[in-house]
Amino acid sequence: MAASATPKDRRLADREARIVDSARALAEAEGWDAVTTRRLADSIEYSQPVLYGHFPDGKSQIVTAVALVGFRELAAALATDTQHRRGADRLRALVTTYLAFADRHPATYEAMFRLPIGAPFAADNTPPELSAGFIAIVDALNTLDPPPDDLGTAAEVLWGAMHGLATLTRAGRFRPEQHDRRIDELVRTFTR
Amino acid sequence: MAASATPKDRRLADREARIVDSARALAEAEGWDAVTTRRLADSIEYSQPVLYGHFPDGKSQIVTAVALVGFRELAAALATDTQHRRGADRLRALVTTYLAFADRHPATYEAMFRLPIGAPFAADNTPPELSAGFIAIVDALNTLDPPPDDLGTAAEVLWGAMHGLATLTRAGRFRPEQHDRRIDELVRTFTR
DNA sequence: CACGCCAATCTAGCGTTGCTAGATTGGCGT
DNA sequence: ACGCCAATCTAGCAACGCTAGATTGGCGTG
Repeated sequence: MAASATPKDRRLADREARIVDSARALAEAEGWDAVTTRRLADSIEYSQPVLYGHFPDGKSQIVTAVALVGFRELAAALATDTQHRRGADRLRALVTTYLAFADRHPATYEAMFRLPIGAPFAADNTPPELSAGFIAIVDALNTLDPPPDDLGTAAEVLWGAMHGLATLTRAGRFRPEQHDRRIDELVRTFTR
Repeated sequence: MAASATPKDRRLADREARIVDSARALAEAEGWDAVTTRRLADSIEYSQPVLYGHFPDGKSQIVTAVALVGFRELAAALATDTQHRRGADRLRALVTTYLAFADRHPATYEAMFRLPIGAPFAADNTPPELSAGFIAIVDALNTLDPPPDDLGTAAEVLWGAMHGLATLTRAGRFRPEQHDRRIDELVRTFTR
């Protein structure tokens, strides 16, 4: 009675993915306020209650699903863009990729930090989607010479700094023309 | 026809302040979702349309008003807590006060960065409430030996780092017991 | 002192939201 | 060919932000 029913299960999984994809696309195109259960139901060509069959907790759970996809993508991007470098170079690549992700997928990034998941990055029970990104940061810091004394704490602070730059940039609180200079400054404070 | 009508104007100003205070108190007690125009109207003992007499743009404008009060308070706290120190000491006081403010007034802090005001911290047309806080950061960095080369950019990055720590802490993404260690790490990266 | 006007305020309601109970459909096993 | 059960839809609830139009109350004027 273990693995079974591939035909129907596949259809369900497909539809669930379409819900998440539609939510993300709609949010990126018009913002999260435009993502209503009615429009979402329309875009997958089902009625509203179908959404609740997949996500009993409703809209917030759909946002969380988008966030998890985002964490997966971000972790993958950080890993591939940093793996062949070391030291300050690697750190700069990390920061650049992180800020570029937040800039290119603002609604997804917003979902990732709308406080859906309550787990610390560096805890044992953290979902792998989150800890993978954290590990990319730790790994980058670990190629510095010398590496930080307290690697985990340094990684938390670096994540915080990147997150702060990302959100304040998005909120229009920074001078846009200084964007690269801020990356320089951040890399320098962590290497020097 | 200039300054006039103190009796009625005072009553209006008082009521406006009560609206803002109620909104802030309600948000701190139960979160911004609990701040509805109906509850707000109840708590000032008027009907909903009165709110729109004071704030034609409705709820978003009330949130903005709370945010401005918050920026004023934060700037004042940063100034008084740092003014008698220099160097790393001053930087630590700055960071500690900043994070304490965000921790003690989470809803107010949230309002301050819900993207209501579109102006950069370091622009000429920035409201004084915002630039005062930025100046406190610049002043603190300026007592370092040596001060950063690009003071404005360094201040932006430091604000970003503090903001990131504040929001990720609030979102439960950090290990709580490492809070002081993160402050140490942040101060060290900017002084060393 | 009575009147009438105007500003301040309230009542009532519109459209939209997230969410759900109960009716309805459709396909599969007997 | 029938009946059942799961999947899906229709229709509606309560709460939201916001506003048009009715209602009140206090002040200046005759």
